[in-house]
Amino acid sequence: MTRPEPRPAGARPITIRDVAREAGVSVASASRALNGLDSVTAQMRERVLGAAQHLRYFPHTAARALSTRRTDTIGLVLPDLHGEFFSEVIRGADLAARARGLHLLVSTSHGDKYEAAAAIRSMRGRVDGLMLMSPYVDEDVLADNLADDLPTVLISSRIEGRPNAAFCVDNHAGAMAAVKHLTACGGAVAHIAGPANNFESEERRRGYRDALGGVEDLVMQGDFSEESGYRAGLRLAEMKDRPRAVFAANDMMAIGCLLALAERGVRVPADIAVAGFDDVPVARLIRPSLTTVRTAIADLSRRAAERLVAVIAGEDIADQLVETTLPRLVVRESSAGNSNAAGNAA
Amino acid sequence: MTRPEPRPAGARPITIRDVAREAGVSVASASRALNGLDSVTAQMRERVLGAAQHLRYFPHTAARALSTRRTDTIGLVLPDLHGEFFSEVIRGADLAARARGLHLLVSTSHGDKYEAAAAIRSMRGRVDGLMLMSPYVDEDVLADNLADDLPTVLISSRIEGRPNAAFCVDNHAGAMAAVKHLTACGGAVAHIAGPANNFESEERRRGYRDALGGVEDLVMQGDFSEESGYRAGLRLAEMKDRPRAVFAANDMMAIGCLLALAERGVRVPADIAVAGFDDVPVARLIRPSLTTVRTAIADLSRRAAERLVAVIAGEDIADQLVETTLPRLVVRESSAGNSNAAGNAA
DNA sequence: CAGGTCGATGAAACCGGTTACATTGCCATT
DNA sequence: AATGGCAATGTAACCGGTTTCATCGACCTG
Repeated sequence: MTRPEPRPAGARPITIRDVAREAGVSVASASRALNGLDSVTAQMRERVLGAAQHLRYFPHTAARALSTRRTDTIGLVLPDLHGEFFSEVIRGADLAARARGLHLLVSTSHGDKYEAAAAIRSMRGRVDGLMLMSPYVDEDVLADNLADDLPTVLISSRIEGRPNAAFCVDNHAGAMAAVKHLTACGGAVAHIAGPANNFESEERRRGYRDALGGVEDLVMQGDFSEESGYRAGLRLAEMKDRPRAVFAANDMMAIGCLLALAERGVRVPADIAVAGFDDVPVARLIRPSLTTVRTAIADLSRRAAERLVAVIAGEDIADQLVETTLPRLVVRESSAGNSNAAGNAA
Repeated sequence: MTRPEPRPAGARPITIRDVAREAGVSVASASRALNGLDSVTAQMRERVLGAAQHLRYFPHTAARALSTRRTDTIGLVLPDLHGEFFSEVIRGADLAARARGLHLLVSTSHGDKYEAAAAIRSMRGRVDGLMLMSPYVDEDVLADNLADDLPTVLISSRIEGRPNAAFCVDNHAGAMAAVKHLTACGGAVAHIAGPANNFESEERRRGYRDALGGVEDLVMQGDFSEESGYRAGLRLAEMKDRPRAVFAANDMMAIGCLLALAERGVRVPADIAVAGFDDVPVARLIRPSLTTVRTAIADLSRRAAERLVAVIAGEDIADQLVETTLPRLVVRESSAGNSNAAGNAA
């Protein structure tokens, strides 16, 4: 068989009707042959497949989606794409999707809940189901834009009044475990907080406060970026009455903080102990390696995707709507000496 | 206006005909009003939008895509999703897509060119154009599966005999610059190679060889994973006649190598200098910080996405088909002392 | 007031697949 | 030989939008 000629760009696209005509059969038969239904003869299948290959035919997914009401795609809406955290989220979702032959549509809301709403709106007809990570505390906009007939699973988010499945991390318990570990140094513990109006930020801060018996030693405002952690680190380095430890609401801020401290000659953990949250892959690579709270990010999104597939398939998951994971404290060099056992957060 | 009732799951989805009926107008008018065409009266628009909101109507993207032949989505097919490198690729593409109000569909071929072909095939009708990163040296399978009418831009790939735009990094020049820098140490330079049958691996290895005047001091086989770099590092640590430097074909292998060397008490750069390729974000965070070749990954994929948009728009780009970037050597602690100037790769 | 112009609206075709239902032809059964 | 059953195939409706074209009515003009 000779290789088919590439058609010139701009030519009318090849449709299944072209294939049917070329093979001398009806479009129905062509469709059946192409989809491998067993009610076609081997001869018919061969003719259709031959014609399809000869014409370089590729089915039009939108047309198929319209008539079958399936897209074989699941959507993932994230607040941002920057950094390892979201990379891990995507990887986990991809793993689960791929294992079931599904595609992954990634979309971001770039920290804006209205953009998140727009992203969600445009998912109808594009995906069979949606994974949504939306840490915005004020969730009304989202609830108003979630199509009722689009299966949805939430990750580290809460939208009240909707019966959606959700996968969460116990941010409060994780933060408490980290801060309690840091208090073993015997001094004040500062906190680099995440962005305001962010559900996870707030929970971690609450854990910090509760671990200190309800009082906050020192809170510096951050926004989950390495840069904001760096600024906090500079401030710490310059303080004369410096806290004995600092708990950052995520790893990237902790890392920024480490860089600032190193730059100013403040020793970690000798002068100040540092801990983060998430256990992104860099945490164990940086020096000193970072004590943090492991949330098994990729695993969380993988499980969320699997649950989503179940919801799409119509399985009844009423008895397992919300699944909360207890994260685990991982003690590394940045706080070594305080405790040599990496215990559970519980 | 009262908040609309959520419909029970499983109910028939709301279509534009429902909206038209509710508003008492034709579907044509409903469509025009919803899409903001200017040939409808303000009163008409108000009635239609009101009905849409009341019914919680969301347009079905596949249906729209079918009739308009546009999806407002661009596809990105990557060989893998693991690690910061691909995270950066995705981020750059997302940046450009979002700036134009486009969606991003991410798909992976998981290192298998047949899976890559399958991914490409299924893109027809799902996206308006495709960004393809396919480092597989044997590219026939891909060429056979690229729909002729789907605009495509290649990233760090080459598919001969197709008039596709392509964005590449001059891997050969970058590798040569790194290795020449390492030879300043005055000893043998080993190489941790990337996976076989990979275009970028081969080019970097060729650069390594040419920098040494055509002879390879020592080549260890890797596969771009941190783990394979770690194994190479262990081997190096145990050699009695150890090379003076090692050039890894990417950063993750270099980092694995650094970890193994540190574990075995081999000092970097005092005992052996190390360099990588890519300049992933971790490279500057790890200690010793990693000398590497900066490819501005996110920038590359951003520009590729912008070029793709131009191709989709039908712009003539015949005069700028292939764009090759000259990467820049970034000297950091892992090879400090050999040279204190970070020069261009040229 | 007749005739023409123009802007708003509606009816129906179309995008490219899938599939319910009708039809055909072949074979076994009586 | 007539009948029934069944498997293979074809016809046409349908999915949910957009868009062409026709229609309608208001307004302007001479």
